[in-house]
Amino acid sequence: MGDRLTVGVATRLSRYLQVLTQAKKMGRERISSQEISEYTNINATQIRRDLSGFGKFGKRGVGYSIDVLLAEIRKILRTQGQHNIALFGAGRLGHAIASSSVFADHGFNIAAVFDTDAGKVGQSIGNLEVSDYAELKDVVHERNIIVGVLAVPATAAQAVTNDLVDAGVKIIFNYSEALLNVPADVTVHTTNPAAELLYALYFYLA
Amino acid sequence: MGDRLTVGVATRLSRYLQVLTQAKKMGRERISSQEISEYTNINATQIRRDLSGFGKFGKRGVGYSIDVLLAEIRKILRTQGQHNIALFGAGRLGHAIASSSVFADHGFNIAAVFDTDAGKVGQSIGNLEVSDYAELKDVVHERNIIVGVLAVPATAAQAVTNDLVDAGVKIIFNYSEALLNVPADVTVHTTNPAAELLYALYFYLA
DNA sequence: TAGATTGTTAATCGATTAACAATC
DNA sequence: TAGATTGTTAATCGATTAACAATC
Repeated sequence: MGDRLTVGVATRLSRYLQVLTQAKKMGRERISSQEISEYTNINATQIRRDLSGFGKFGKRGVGYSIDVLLAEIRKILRTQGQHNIALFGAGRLGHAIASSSVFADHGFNIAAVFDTDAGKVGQSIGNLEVSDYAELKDVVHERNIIVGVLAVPATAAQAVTNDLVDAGVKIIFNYSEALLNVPADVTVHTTNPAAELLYALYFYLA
Repeated sequence: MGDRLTVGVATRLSRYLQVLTQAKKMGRERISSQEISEYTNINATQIRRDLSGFGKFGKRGVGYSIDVLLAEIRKILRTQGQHNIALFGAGRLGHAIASSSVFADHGFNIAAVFDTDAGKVGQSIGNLEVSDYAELKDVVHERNIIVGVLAVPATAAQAVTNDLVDAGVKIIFNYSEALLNVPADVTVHTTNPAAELLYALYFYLA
Protein backbone atom coordinates (compact mmCIF):
# COMPACT_ATOMS: atom_id res chain seq x y z
CA MET A 1 0.00 0.00 0.00
CA GLY A 2 1.63 3.20 -1.17
CA ASP A 3 -1.49 4.97 0.08
CA ARG A 4 -1.23 8.03 2.23
CA LEU A 5 -2.35 7.55 5.80
CA THR A 6 -5.42 9.45 6.94
CA VAL A 7 -4.78 12.32 9.34
CA GLY A 8 -6.33 10.35 12.19
CA VAL A 9 -4.18 7.27 11.69
CA ALA A 10 -0.97 9.30 11.38
CA THR A 11 -1.79 11.21 14.57
CA ARG A 12 -2.51 8.06 16.51
CA LEU A 13 0.57 6.21 15.24
CA SER A 14 2.70 9.17 16.38
CA ARG A 15 1.22 8.90 19.83
CA TYR A 16 1.89 5.16 20.03
CA LEU A 17 5.48 5.93 19.08
CA GLN A 18 5.75 8.39 21.97
CA VAL A 19 4.46 5.83 24.48
CA LEU A 20 6.64 3.05 23.10
CA THR A 21 9.76 5.22 23.19
CA GLN A 22 9.16 6.09 26.81
CA ALA A 23 8.21 2.53 27.81
CA LYS A 24 11.46 1.28 26.26
CA LYS A 25 13.40 3.91 28.23
CA MET A 26 11.77 2.56 31.38
CA GLY A 27 13.17 -0.88 30.57
CA ARG A 28 9.95 -2.46 29.34
CA GLU A 29 10.15 -5.06 26.55
CA ARG A 30 6.50 -5.81 25.86
CA ILE A 31 3.28 -3.86 26.02
CA SER A 32 -0.40 -4.67 25.48
CA SER A 33 -2.93 -2.63 23.53
CA GLN A 34 -4.69 -2.12 26.87
CA GLU A 35 -1.64 -0.44 28.36
CA ILE A 36 -1.09 1.81 25.34
CA SER A 37 -4.76 2.71 25.68
CA GLU A 38 -4.32 3.80 29.31
CA TYR A 39 -1.48 6.15 28.43
CA THR A 40 -3.01 7.62 25.27
CA ASN A 41 -6.74 7.52 26.06
CA ILE A 42 -7.22 5.86 22.68
CA ASN A 43 -9.52 2.83 22.67
CA ALA A 44 -7.61 -0.49 22.79
CA THR A 45 -9.63 -2.03 19.96
CA GLN A 46 -8.79 0.90 17.77
CA ILE A 47 -5.10 0.54 18.53
CA ARG A 48 -5.18 -3.11 17.47
CA ARG A 49 -7.17 -2.16 14.39
CA ASP A 50 -4.72 0.60 13.43
CA LEU A 51 -1.79 -1.78 13.74
CA SER A 52 -3.37 -4.83 12.12
CA GLY A 53 -3.95 -2.78 8.98
CA PHE A 54 -0.19 -2.97 8.38
CA GLY A 55 0.64 -6.49 9.57
CA LYS A 56 0.43 -8.90 12.47
CA PHE A 57 2.90 -7.36 14.88
CA GLY A 58 1.58 -8.82 18.14
CA LYS A 59 1.44 -12.22 19.85
CA ARG A 60 -1.93 -13.37 21.13
CA GLY A 61 -1.97 -13.79 24.89
CA VAL A 62 1.31 -11.91 25.15
CA GLY A 63 1.12 -8.45 23.60
CA TYR A 64 3.50 -6.47 21.39
CA SER A 65 7.29 -6.44 21.47
CA ILE A 66 8.20 -2.79 21.98
CA ASP A 67 11.23 -3.01 19.69
CA VAL A 68 9.26 -4.64 16.90
CA LEU A 69 6.44 -2.14 17.17
CA LEU A 70 8.80 0.85 17.28
CA ALA A 71 10.52 -0.32 14.10
CA GLU A 72 7.25 -1.05 12.29
CA ILE A 73 5.62 2.26 13.14
CA ARG A 74 8.73 4.19 12.17
CA LYS A 75 8.66 2.34 8.87
CA ILE A 76 5.00 3.24 8.34
CA LEU A 77 5.54 6.90 9.23
CA ARG A 78 8.82 6.95 7.24
CA THR A 79 10.51 8.75 10.09
CA GLN A 80 13.45 6.46 10.64
CA GLY A 81 16.07 9.02 9.73
CA GLN A 82 17.53 11.99 11.53
CA HIS A 83 15.98 15.36 10.83
CA ASN A 84 17.49 18.75 11.52
CA ILE A 85 15.50 21.43 13.29
CA ALA A 86 16.31 25.00 14.29
CA LEU A 87 15.37 26.57 17.60
CA PHE A 88 14.49 30.28 17.86
CA GLY A 89 14.82 32.02 21.19
CA ALA A 90 17.66 31.48 23.68
CA GLY A 91 15.61 32.47 26.72
CA ARG A 92 14.41 30.19 29.50
CA LEU A 93 12.02 28.26 27.33
CA GLY A 94 14.67 27.86 24.61
CA HIS A 95 17.14 26.50 27.17
CA ALA A 96 14.54 24.13 28.56
CA ILE A 97 13.82 22.78 25.08
CA ALA A 98 17.49 22.47 24.18
CA SER A 99 18.29 20.52 27.32
CA SER A 100 15.33 18.16 26.97
CA SER A 101 15.64 14.83 25.19
CA VAL A 102 12.11 14.97 23.89
CA PHE A 103 13.11 15.90 20.35
CA ALA A 104 16.29 13.83 20.25
CA ASP A 105 14.37 10.70 21.29
CA HIS A 106 12.43 10.87 18.04
CA GLY A 107 15.29 11.57 15.70
CA PHE A 108 15.09 15.36 15.72
CA ASN A 109 18.47 17.00 15.99
CA ILE A 110 18.62 20.65 17.04
CA ALA A 111 21.14 21.80 14.46
CA ALA A 112 21.05 25.52 15.18
CA VAL A 113 19.83 28.05 17.73
CA PHE A 114 19.03 31.65 16.85
CA ASP A 115 18.07 34.71 18.82
CA THR A 116 17.15 38.10 17.42
CA ASP A 117 19.10 39.69 20.28
CA ALA A 118 22.55 40.21 18.72
CA GLY A 119 24.07 40.26 22.20
CA LYS A 120 23.37 36.57 22.61
CA VAL A 121 25.25 35.46 19.49
CA GLY A 122 28.03 33.06 20.46
CA GLN A 123 26.54 32.20 23.87
CA SER A 124 26.27 28.50 24.46
CA ILE A 125 23.04 26.67 24.95
CA GLY A 126 23.52 22.97 25.57
CA ASN A 127 26.39 22.03 23.25
CA LEU A 128 25.40 24.56 20.61
CA GLU A 129 26.25 28.21 20.14
CA VAL A 130 23.65 30.86 19.36
CA SER A 131 24.04 31.70 15.65
CA ASP A 132 23.77 35.13 14.09
CA TYR A 133 20.18 35.71 13.03
CA ALA A 134 21.40 37.31 9.79
CA GLU A 135 22.69 33.91 8.72
CA LEU A 136 19.30 32.23 9.07
CA LYS A 137 18.77 31.61 5.38
CA ASP A 138 22.26 30.20 4.80
CA VAL A 139 22.10 27.93 7.84
CA VAL A 140 18.69 26.56 6.85
CA HIS A 141 20.05 25.57 3.45
CA GLU A 142 23.45 24.31 4.55
CA ARG A 143 22.12 22.14 7.37
CA ASN A 144 18.94 21.09 5.59
CA ILE A 145 16.65 22.35 8.32
CA ILE A 146 13.04 21.35 7.77
CA VAL A 147 11.41 22.47 11.03
CA GLY A 148 11.56 25.78 12.89
CA VAL A 149 10.71 25.72 16.61
CA LEU A 150 9.61 29.09 18.00
CA ALA A 151 10.41 29.77 21.65
CA VAL A 152 10.20 33.54 21.23
CA PRO A 153 7.76 36.09 22.68
CA ALA A 154 4.40 36.29 20.89
CA THR A 155 5.32 39.76 19.64
CA ALA A 156 8.34 38.40 17.73
CA ALA A 157 6.77 35.22 16.41
CA GLN A 158 5.29 36.50 13.16
CA ALA A 159 8.53 38.21 12.09
CA VAL A 160 10.58 35.04 12.67
CA THR A 161 7.88 33.03 10.89
CA ASN A 162 8.11 35.29 7.84
CA ASP A 163 11.87 34.83 7.71
CA LEU A 164 11.52 31.04 8.05
CA VAL A 165 8.94 30.90 5.27
CA ASP A 166 11.28 33.02 3.17
CA ALA A 167 14.07 30.54 3.79
CA GLY A 168 11.81 27.70 2.59
CA VAL A 169 10.94 26.00 5.89
CA LYS A 170 7.58 24.26 5.65
CA ILE A 171 6.92 23.15 9.26
CA ILE A 172 6.76 25.58 12.16
CA PHE A 173 6.32 24.57 15.75
CA ASN A 174 4.98 27.51 17.72
CA TYR A 175 5.42 27.62 21.51
CA SER A 176 4.10 31.18 21.67
CA GLU A 177 0.41 31.98 21.82
CA ALA A 178 0.59 34.12 18.66
CA LEU A 179 -1.70 33.35 15.73
CA LEU A 180 0.64 32.98 12.77
CA ASN A 181 -0.20 33.80 9.18
CA VAL A 182 1.55 31.53 6.70
CA PRO A 183 1.10 30.44 3.06
CA ALA A 184 -1.09 27.39 2.48
CA ASP A 185 1.87 25.03 1.98
CA VAL A 186 3.33 25.76 5.41
CA THR A 187 2.11 23.83 8.48
CA VAL A 188 1.96 25.52 11.86
CA HIS A 189 1.56 23.61 15.11
CA THR A 190 0.77 25.83 18.06
CA THR A 191 1.02 24.34 21.53
CA ASN A 192 -2.05 24.94 23.48
CA PRO A 193 -1.72 24.00 27.16
CA ALA A 194 -4.50 26.23 28.48
CA ALA A 195 -7.00 24.96 25.93
CA GLU A 196 -6.27 21.39 26.97
CA LEU A 197 -6.78 22.33 30.60
CA LEU A 198 -10.14 23.95 29.84
CA TYR A 199 -11.24 20.77 28.18
CA ALA A 200 -10.12 18.60 31.11
CA LEU A 201 -11.81 21.02 33.48
CA TYR A 202 -15.13 20.73 31.69
CA PHE A 203 -15.28 17.00 32.29
CA TYR A 204 -14.09 17.49 35.85
CA LEU A 205 -16.86 19.98 36.62
CA ALA A 206 -19.61 18.20 34.64
CA MET B 1 -29.93 21.09 27.39
CA GLY B 2 -28.19 19.93 30.53
CA ASP B 3 -26.48 17.33 28.35
CA ARG B 4 -22.80 16.73 28.63
CA LEU B 5 -20.77 17.73 25.59
CA THR B 6 -19.07 14.98 23.62
CA VAL B 7 -15.30 14.83 23.94
CA GLY B 8 -14.89 16.08 20.37
CA VAL B 9 -17.10 19.13 20.82
CA ALA B 10 -15.46 20.10 24.13
CA THR B 11 -12.01 19.81 22.56
CA ARG B 12 -12.95 21.95 19.59
CA LEU B 13 -14.71 24.61 21.67
CA SER B 14 -11.55 24.91 23.78
CA ARG B 15 -9.52 25.51 20.67
CA TYR B 16 -11.91 28.19 19.41
CA LEU B 17 -11.54 29.87 22.78
CA GLN B 18 -7.76 29.90 22.39
CA VAL B 19 -7.97 31.53 18.95
CA LEU B 20 -10.59 34.05 20.06
CA THR B 21 -8.59 35.05 23.12
CA GLN B 22 -5.52 35.70 21.03
CA ALA B 23 -7.44 37.47 18.25
CA LYS B 24 -8.95 39.80 20.86
CA LYS B 25 -5.47 40.51 22.21
CA MET B 26 -4.42 41.49 18.72
CA GLY B 27 -7.20 44.07 18.66
CA ARG B 28 -9.63 42.19 16.44
CA GLU B 29 -13.37 42.59 17.03
CA ARG B 30 -14.88 40.16 14.55
CA ILE B 31 -13.84 36.85 13.05
CA SER B 32 -15.28 34.48 10.44
CA SER B 33 -15.57 30.71 10.67
CA GLN B 34 -13.12 30.61 7.77
CA GLU B 35 -10.47 32.47 9.76
CA ILE B 36 -10.93 30.27 12.82
CA SER B 37 -10.56 27.33 10.47
CA GLU B 38 -7.21 28.58 9.18
CA TYR B 39 -5.80 28.87 12.69
CA THR B 40 -7.18 25.60 14.06
CA ASN B 41 -7.22 23.37 10.97
CA ILE B 42 -10.81 22.52 11.82
CA ASN B 43 -13.26 22.61 8.93
CA ALA B 44 -15.23 25.89 8.74
CA THR B 45 -18.57 24.11 8.27
CA GLN B 46 -17.94 22.10 11.39
CA ILE B 47 -17.13 25.24 13.37
CA ARG B 48 -20.45 26.79 12.34
CA ARG B 49 -22.23 23.54 13.13
CA ASP B 50 -20.63 23.28 16.57
CA LEU B 51 -21.68 26.84 17.40
CA SER B 52 -25.17 26.74 15.91
CA GLY B 53 -26.01 23.83 18.19
CA PHE B 54 -26.05 26.33 21.07
CA GLY B 55 -27.57 29.41 19.45
CA LYS B 56 -27.24 31.88 16.60
CA PHE B 57 -24.14 33.77 17.61
CA GLY B 58 -23.06 35.07 14.20
CA LYS B 59 -24.26 37.61 11.66
CA ARG B 60 -24.63 36.46 8.07
CA GLY B 61 -22.34 38.30 5.72
CA VAL B 62 -20.34 39.65 8.68
CA GLY B 63 -19.03 36.88 10.94
CA TYR B 64 -18.88 36.50 14.71
CA SER B 65 -18.28 39.18 17.33
CA ILE B 66 -15.24 37.97 19.25
CA ASP B 67 -16.58 39.24 22.58
CA VAL B 68 -19.95 37.57 22.09
CA LEU B 69 -18.38 34.28 21.06
CA LEU B 70 -15.89 34.29 23.94
CA ALA B 71 -18.72 34.79 26.44
CA GLU B 72 -20.95 32.15 24.87
CA ILE B 73 -18.26 29.48 24.68
CA ARG B 74 -17.15 30.16 28.24
CA LYS B 75 -20.76 29.73 29.27
CA ILE B 76 -21.01 26.43 27.41
CA LEU B 77 -17.75 25.12 28.86
CA ARG B 78 -18.66 26.51 32.30
CA THR B 79 -15.17 27.94 32.63
CA GLN B 80 -15.99 31.53 33.40
CA GLY B 81 -14.48 31.52 36.87
CA GLN B 82 -10.93 31.62 38.15
CA HIS B 83 -9.27 28.31 38.90
CA ASN B 84 -6.22 27.74 41.02
CA ILE B 85 -3.38 25.58 39.79
CA ALA B 86 -0.06 24.54 41.33
CA LEU B 87 3.23 24.43 39.46
CA PHE B 88 5.87 21.82 40.31
CA GLY B 89 9.48 22.48 39.41
CA ALA B 90 11.23 25.84 39.74
CA GLY B 91 13.78 25.16 37.01
CA ARG B 92 13.99 26.81 33.62
CA LEU B 93 10.77 25.30 32.34
CA GLY B 94 8.96 26.23 35.56
CA HIS B 95 10.15 29.82 35.24
CA ALA B 96 9.09 29.94 31.59
CA ILE B 97 5.61 28.71 32.49
CA ALA B 98 5.26 31.08 35.46
CA SER B 99 6.22 34.10 33.38
CA SER B 100 3.93 33.22 30.48
CA SER B 101 0.40 34.57 30.27
CA VAL B 102 -0.91 31.44 28.61
CA PHE B 103 -2.62 30.09 31.73
CA ALA B 104 -3.70 33.47 33.11
CA ASP B 105 -5.41 34.34 29.81
CA HIS B 106 -7.84 31.50 30.37
CA GLY B 107 -8.60 32.11 34.02
CA PHE B 108 -5.97 29.81 35.50
CA ASN B 109 -4.16 31.35 38.42
CA ILE B 110 -0.85 29.84 39.50
CA ALA B 111 -1.51 29.83 43.22
CA ALA B 112 1.59 27.95 44.37
CA VAL B 113 4.97 26.74 43.16
CA PHE B 114 6.77 23.76 44.65
CA ASP B 115 10.16 22.21 44.19
CA THR B 116 11.42 19.03 45.80
CA ASP B 117 14.80 20.73 46.23
CA ALA B 118 14.53 22.17 49.76
CA GLY B 119 17.25 24.69 48.88
CA LYS B 120 14.84 26.48 46.54
CA VAL B 121 12.15 27.10 49.17
CA GLY B 122 11.51 30.82 49.53
CA GLN B 123 13.09 31.73 46.17
CA SER B 124 10.90 33.91 44.04
CA ILE B 125 9.52 32.90 40.70
CA GLY B 126 7.40 35.60 39.09
CA ASN B 127 5.53 37.16 42.02
CA LEU B 128 5.31 33.88 43.92
CA GLU B 129 7.64 32.19 46.35
CA VAL B 130 8.59 28.53 46.14
CA SER B 131 6.65 26.72 48.87
CA ASP B 132 7.91 23.91 51.05
CA TYR B 133 7.09 20.61 49.39
CA ALA B 134 6.10 19.16 52.77
CA GLU B 135 3.14 21.53 52.81
CA LEU B 136 1.76 20.27 49.51
CA LYS B 137 -1.34 18.66 50.98
CA ASP B 138 -2.25 21.68 53.13
CA VAL B 139 -1.73 24.17 50.32
CA VAL B 140 -3.83 22.12 47.89
CA HIS B 141 -6.73 22.16 50.35
CA GLU B 142 -6.39 25.75 51.56
CA ARG B 143 -6.11 27.26 48.09
CA ASN B 144 -8.54 24.86 46.44
CA ILE B 145 -6.05 23.71 43.81
CA ILE B 146 -7.63 21.52 41.18
CA VAL B 147 -4.78 21.15 38.64
CA GLY B 148 -1.14 20.18 39.12
CA VAL B 149 1.31 21.21 36.40
CA LEU B 150 4.49 19.13 36.28
CA ALA B 151 7.64 20.87 35.08
CA VAL B 152 9.94 18.39 36.78
CA PRO B 153 12.41 15.85 35.35
CA ALA B 154 10.83 12.61 34.11
CA THR B 155 12.53 10.76 36.96
CA ALA B 156 10.65 12.81 39.57
CA ALA B 157 7.28 12.97 37.83
CA GLN B 158 5.70 9.79 39.23
CA ALA B 159 6.58 10.64 42.83
CA VAL B 160 5.06 14.12 42.56
CA THR B 161 2.04 12.60 40.83
CA ASN B 162 1.50 10.18 43.69
CA ASP B 163 1.60 13.03 46.20
CA LEU B 164 -0.85 15.07 44.12
CA VAL B 165 -3.25 12.14 43.84
CA ASP B 166 -2.91 11.68 47.60
CA ALA B 167 -3.84 15.31 48.11
CA GLY B 168 -6.97 14.82 46.02
CA VAL B 169 -5.97 16.59 42.78
CA LYS B 170 -7.83 15.12 39.80
CA ILE B 171 -6.17 16.85 36.81
CA ILE B 172 -2.45 16.61 36.10
CA PHE B 173 -0.70 18.43 33.30
CA ASN B 174 2.55 16.67 32.52
CA TYR B 175 5.34 18.54 30.73
CA SER B 176 7.76 15.66 31.24
CA GLU B 177 7.93 12.68 28.92
CA ALA B 178 7.25 10.21 31.77
CA LEU B 179 4.34 7.78 31.50
CA LEU B 180 2.33 8.36 34.66
CA ASN B 181 0.26 5.76 36.48
CA VAL B 182 -2.82 7.22 38.12
CA PRO B 183 -6.19 5.96 39.41
CA ALA B 184 -9.04 5.92 36.90
CA ASP B 185 -10.64 9.11 38.24
CA VAL B 186 -7.52 11.21 37.61
CA THR B 187 -6.90 12.75 34.18
CA VAL B 188 -3.36 13.13 32.88
CA HIS B 189 -2.49 15.35 29.93
CA THR B 190 1.03 14.81 28.65
CA THR B 191 2.47 17.34 26.22
CA ASN B 192 3.81 15.70 23.21
CA PRO B 193 5.78 18.02 20.94
CA ALA B 194 7.87 15.38 19.20
CA ALA B 195 4.85 13.25 18.35
CA GLU B 196 3.19 16.23 16.74
CA LEU B 197 6.32 16.91 14.73
CA LEU B 198 6.45 13.31 13.51
CA TYR B 199 2.92 13.62 12.30
CA ALA B 200 3.59 16.92 10.50
CA LEU B 201 6.71 15.39 8.99
CA TYR B 202 4.80 12.45 7.56
CA PHE B 203 2.57 14.73 5.53
CA TYR B 204 5.59 16.82 4.55
CA LEU B 205 7.48 13.80 3.22
CA ALA B 206 4.47 12.04 1.65
C1' DT C 1 -28.19 45.98 -4.93
C1' DA C 2 -24.03 42.95 -4.68
C1' DG C 3 -21.00 40.44 -1.92
C1' DA C 4 -20.06 37.85 1.98
C1' DT C 5 -20.87 34.63 5.47
C1' DT C 6 -23.97 32.25 8.49
C1' DG C 7 -27.10 28.40 9.57
C1' DT C 8 -28.64 23.99 8.00
C1' DT C 9 -29.38 19.84 5.31
C1' DA C 10 -27.98 15.55 3.38
C1' DA C 11 -24.66 12.28 2.06
C1' DT C 12 -20.28 10.04 3.05
C1' DC C 13 -16.56 8.61 5.56
C1' DG C 14 -13.91 7.40 9.57
C1' DA C 15 -13.94 6.43 14.69
C1' DT C 16 -15.77 3.94 18.33
C1' DT C 17 -17.36 0.05 20.63
C1' DA C 18 -18.80 -4.69 21.88
C1' DA C 19 -18.12 -9.16 21.02
C1' DC C 20 -15.58 -13.21 20.21
C1' DA C 21 -12.91 -16.74 17.79
C1' DA C 22 -8.09 -17.65 17.21
C1' DT C 23 -3.97 -18.66 19.36
C1' DC C 24 0.12 -17.67 22.13
C1' DT D 1 -4.71 -26.91 30.16
C1' DA D 2 -6.13 -22.19 31.62
C1' DG D 3 -5.59 -17.42 31.11
C1' DA D 4 -4.57 -13.62 28.42
C1' DT D 5 -4.52 -10.84 24.48
C1' DT D 6 -4.50 -10.34 19.56
C1' DG D 7 -6.90 -9.87 15.10
C1' DT D 8 -11.31 -9.15 13.04
C1' DT D 9 -16.21 -8.48 12.30
C1' DA D 10 -20.38 -5.92 12.56
C1' DA D 11 -23.16 -2.31 14.26
C1' DT D 12 -23.44 2.48 15.78
C1' DC D 13 -22.17 6.97 16.32
C1' DG D 14 -19.87 11.26 15.38
C1' DA D 15 -16.96 13.98 12.02
C1' DT D 16 -16.41 15.69 7.60
C1' DT D 17 -17.73 17.76 3.49
C1' DA D 18 -20.37 19.97 -0.30
C1' DA D 19 -23.99 22.62 -1.30
C1' DC D 20 -27.04 26.34 -0.85
C1' DA D 21 -30.85 29.19 0.87
C1' DA D 22 -31.23 32.86 4.18
C1' DT D 23 -29.86 37.26 5.35
C1' DC D 24 -26.68 40.76 7.06
